[in-house]
Amino acid sequence: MQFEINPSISVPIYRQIVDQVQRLVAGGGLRPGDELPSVRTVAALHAVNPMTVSKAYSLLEGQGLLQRLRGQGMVVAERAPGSSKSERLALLRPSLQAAAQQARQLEISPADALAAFRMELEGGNQ
Amino acid sequence: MQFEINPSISVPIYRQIVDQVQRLVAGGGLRPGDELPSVRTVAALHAVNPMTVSKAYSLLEGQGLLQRLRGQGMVVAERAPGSSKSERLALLRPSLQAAAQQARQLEISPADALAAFRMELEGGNQ
Amino acid sequence: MQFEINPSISVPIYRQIVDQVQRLVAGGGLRPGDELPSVRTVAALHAVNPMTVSKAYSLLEGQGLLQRLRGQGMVVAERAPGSSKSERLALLRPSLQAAAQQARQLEISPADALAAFRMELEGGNQ
Amino acid sequence: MQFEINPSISVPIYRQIVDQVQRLVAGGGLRPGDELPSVRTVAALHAVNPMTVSKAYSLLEGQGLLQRLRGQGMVVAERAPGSSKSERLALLRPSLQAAAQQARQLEISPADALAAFRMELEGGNQ
DNA sequence: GTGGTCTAGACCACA
DNA sequence: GTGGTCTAGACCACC
Repeated sequence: MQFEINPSISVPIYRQIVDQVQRLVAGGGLRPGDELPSVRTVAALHAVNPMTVSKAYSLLEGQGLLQRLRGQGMVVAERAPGSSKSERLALLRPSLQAAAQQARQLEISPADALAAFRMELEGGNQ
Repeated sequence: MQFEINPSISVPIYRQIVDQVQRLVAGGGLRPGDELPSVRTVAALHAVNPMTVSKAYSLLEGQGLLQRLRGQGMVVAERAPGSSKSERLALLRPSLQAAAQQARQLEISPADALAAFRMELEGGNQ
Repeated sequence: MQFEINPSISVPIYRQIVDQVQRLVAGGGLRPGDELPSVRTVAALHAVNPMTVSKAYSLLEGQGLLQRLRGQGMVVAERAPGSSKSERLALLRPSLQAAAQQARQLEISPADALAAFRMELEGGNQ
Repeated sequence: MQFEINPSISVPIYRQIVDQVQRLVAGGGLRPGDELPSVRTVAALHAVNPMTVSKAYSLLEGQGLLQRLRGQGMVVAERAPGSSKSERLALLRPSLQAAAQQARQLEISPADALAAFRMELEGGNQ
């Protein structure tokens, strides 16, 4: 398990972590019982403050997605959702709406926008 | 000319305005000499603080995209860019990359993601 | 509006704030639209770090009880619950259960425990 | 002798054990010479780490409430207190004060709060 | 080893 | 003026 953190974009780091865990749990990339990397590990790997990671984990615990195992770290909660295909598509929609709005304002044709999106989907770094 | 403003998302309102004007100018939806709606109009229509609109216009003026015509409001600057197709695609790319990353984490297949994007491109409110 | 914060007990300060707001909203002491004291005010009054107060407010915003009015502070959310009598009693029950368990273990008779509780209810500092 | 342990609440498990023994000794439920369940028994029964139980017992031994009898486990110390009625009420008071404060914030009348407390005192699991 | 809490102080963003 | 984010570093609690 590895997070993709980009400190240069405006989305707060803790939000990037929260969002990724939410999507990974919804998509099945993280399943109930799976352990998450420790706060200190993530902090060291990405050179961020442990508190920033801790804040993300606490928020996810508050949402019921993660559980704290006293003294041994965080795991994906047993009763964690794991969403249906339509629910997952609903989670993706806001991003697609924003991109579509931008394409229209930029006067980029649907065909060109779709072609560019296909490239990102196929060529993207996993 | 009408802005699409959504006060509930986290993107600051002034930024939503700035981004839209930039894209409309790049795409040709706004051409040199075109007038922009007055600060008061925008503020009243979207129930936002006039200072917020004014700040957005000032930023765009600072970038050289808008010009303040005394007593007449803001117009698109004469020397305003208007970008090539590849430049416009480059402006769209970050959004597509983000959406593609999210689709992968949600375990949504490229085909499904593309279909959903096509719907947004076609059905979206102009 | 004034919080009761006791830094000497083990309940974290931010939790004390969260709990109080939850109860005040449920009980009607805080109604939709009411403004909360600013982070800095609370921090100064109780000599705690602003971040501690901010953390509490953020959690409450995440729960939907508070709303952030950009640039002007936090208010009780319009769609905030405001609970029925039985819901409020349900919120009180855990404390009563804990107290009852302790009374039994201390071999304090129900009559004595009730008398002591009555004193606290009547004489308590508002 | 049986402990009531609730791993889901925030009170640390070892503290739940320590508190209960203290109250049982104060109340007379545990008398000098009484044996306590073995670390293994408690750990197995409540699915907690034996080290956690052991830590609680060690703390109580340090307080002089328990004594380690070689090969026989822990027993209540001979010189163990056993408190007067007013002392026991004093031990209960903090819980009652907290409950009373919560009732006020929840706008629950003293009569309703007392009635709910009476139910807990009578109906509670011994 | 794990996470939790708090501080002091800096800097940003918004109105 | 408002809240948000992050850091560095300390100390605690649990296993």
